[in-house]
Amino acid sequence: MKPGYLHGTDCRPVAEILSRIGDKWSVMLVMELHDGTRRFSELRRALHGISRKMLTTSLRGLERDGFVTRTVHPTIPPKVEYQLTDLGRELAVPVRALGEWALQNRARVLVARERFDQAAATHAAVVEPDRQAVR
Amino acid sequence: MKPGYLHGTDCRPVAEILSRIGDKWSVMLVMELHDGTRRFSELRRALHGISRKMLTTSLRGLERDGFVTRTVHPTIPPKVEYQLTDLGRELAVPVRALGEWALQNRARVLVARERFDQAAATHAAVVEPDRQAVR
DNA sequence: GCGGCGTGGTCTATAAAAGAGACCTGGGCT
DNA sequence: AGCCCAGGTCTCTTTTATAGACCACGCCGC
Repeated sequence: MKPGYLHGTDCRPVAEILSRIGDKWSVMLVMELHDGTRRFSELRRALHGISRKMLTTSLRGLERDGFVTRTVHPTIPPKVEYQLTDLGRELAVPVRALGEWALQNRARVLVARERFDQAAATHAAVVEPDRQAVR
Repeated sequence: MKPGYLHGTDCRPVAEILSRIGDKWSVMLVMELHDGTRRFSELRRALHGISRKMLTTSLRGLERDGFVTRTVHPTIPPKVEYQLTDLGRELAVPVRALGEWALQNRARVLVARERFDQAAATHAAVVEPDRQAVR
């Protein structure tokens, strides 16, 4: 076996962490919170397309893993503020790099997808169905 | 609304890309392929814990999005090689940063989780069940 | 000759996660 | 009184992730 980066180590422990910090909502929440403290409704407006359920779940996960603090102010209406922790600010470095990369390169990815999908469609039309398995 | 990073833009387009590049198996595959061309079985051995199904699916997704090339050598036994593309090498920069961060900080995350879970358990034991909703 | 092993997958069934949005309490405003 | 806001919870549905059996075929050891 070639000595590679992971080199045969059990990946599941680190995979578990990656599931959290690579999650799309987590990436966007960390990016938004990097700009300062935010309330629940502010985050909801910032992340167009996220449901209340997913916002709560994602924030809860980030809080659980130590990236975010949640501060409830005993006011009416209720005021809850979310903020990055020290660990969260450290995480923000690679997370923002990833998010920025996604924003800046989205078009190139979509072009590649289209090419791939067209090639696959062309290939499907040419090859007998029972031979398609041999890609 | 506070002017934040995302500032009310529809997040779903970039979320879609983030789903791909933030996916735990994608992160680990890109990290491994950054060290050089690999065969399917080599990747399988490098990523302990991944099933054949997930390896195929993840590689296919990375190929589709233009991060990876797949080269079939007409040999027996079959030899298929995977390699990062230019786009893939560019992506490797933030992806490796994220993966490295996960490896180096996993312990801190786990500690935070334990603390949170203990605090939650303690809180649950103290509060009347019907009041737990008010966190 | 036969069985086991390797290659690189596909496929089916199951489990888990992601997600939508109705609903909740209570106060402020019209 | 009705509508809006805050910050969620909850139930149900959809989607994704996952395990591992199975495939063809050649090589190798017995």
